[in-house]
Amino acid sequence: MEWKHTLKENRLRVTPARMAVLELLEKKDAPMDIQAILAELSASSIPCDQVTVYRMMETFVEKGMVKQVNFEDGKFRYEIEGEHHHHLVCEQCGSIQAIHDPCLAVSETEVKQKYNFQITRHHLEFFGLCQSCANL
Amino acid sequence: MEWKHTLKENRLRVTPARMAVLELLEKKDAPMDIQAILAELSASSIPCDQVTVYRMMETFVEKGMVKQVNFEDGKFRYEIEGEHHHHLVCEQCGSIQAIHDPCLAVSETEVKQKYNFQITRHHLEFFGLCQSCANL
DNA sequence: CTGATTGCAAACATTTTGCATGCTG
DNA sequence: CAGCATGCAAAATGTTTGCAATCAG
Repeated sequence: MEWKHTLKENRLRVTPARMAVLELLEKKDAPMDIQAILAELSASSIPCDQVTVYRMMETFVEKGMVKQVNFEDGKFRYEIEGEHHHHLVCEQCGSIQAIHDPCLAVSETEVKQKYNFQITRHHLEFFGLCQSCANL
Repeated sequence: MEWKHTLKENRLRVTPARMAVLELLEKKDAPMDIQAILAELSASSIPCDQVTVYRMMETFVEKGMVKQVNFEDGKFRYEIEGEHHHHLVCEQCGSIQAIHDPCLAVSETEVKQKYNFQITRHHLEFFGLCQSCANL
């Protein structure tokens, strides 16, 4: 009902596929790619075409409901737009964890003054080994 | 001759295309995508197939001579591997500028302790408006 | 001369577009 | 019932692979 409301607020129609995808993304705390979303939908017996998922993502990103993120493997992932955060990407197993702490102090003012560049946003990802892979 | 030496060090053969691409990437201070590299080669009348450029990039990245970078537009760019730095990406004109200052203090130790994640590297990109676009 | 490098064709993966059908409001 | 949303087919884009011809060492 949370999402039903959000969809209506954005003048979008409430469909089973849309509800399912939004709930899916919300449950997972890591960005999902199109294939992963499709697999989950299929597992839940919710019929939905690949193209529809692409179109949903486009719509949701436009409306600011979902954020498109981009790691190093040539495809996009999507996550619910929320509080700004960063990611820990395991180079071994590919698992992705969100970290919600600042953990960094980006001096946007300094960049602005030094390079005359007006920053609107930034991306920061950490690559390395997750706990399980480090212990192998 | 700098590059000739580097290629030999890495047991790679010195070919016109390889020399041209390395000099090209060195001259530009921003990462280039495959099409841009091809265009420059073509402009310099150096015959080279697209596939060859992809393969060169793969080889150079493996050898640590070149770094693959990934912004938000679904394709890879390549730059000479050097001192760690970050990028300013203009959302208006797409221009990319490298910034070589730290400008950020990432607490890798804190992340390691808090999330049990062993960081090997990170990516940081700033998106916004470059000087020219901000003045339009 | 030997094997690394290249070119061409074709395959692949991801994402986008066109159009007719169907469902939401 | 009007128009948004979906499915299917097909195209566009970026990247990879197979194989034979070529060039560097």
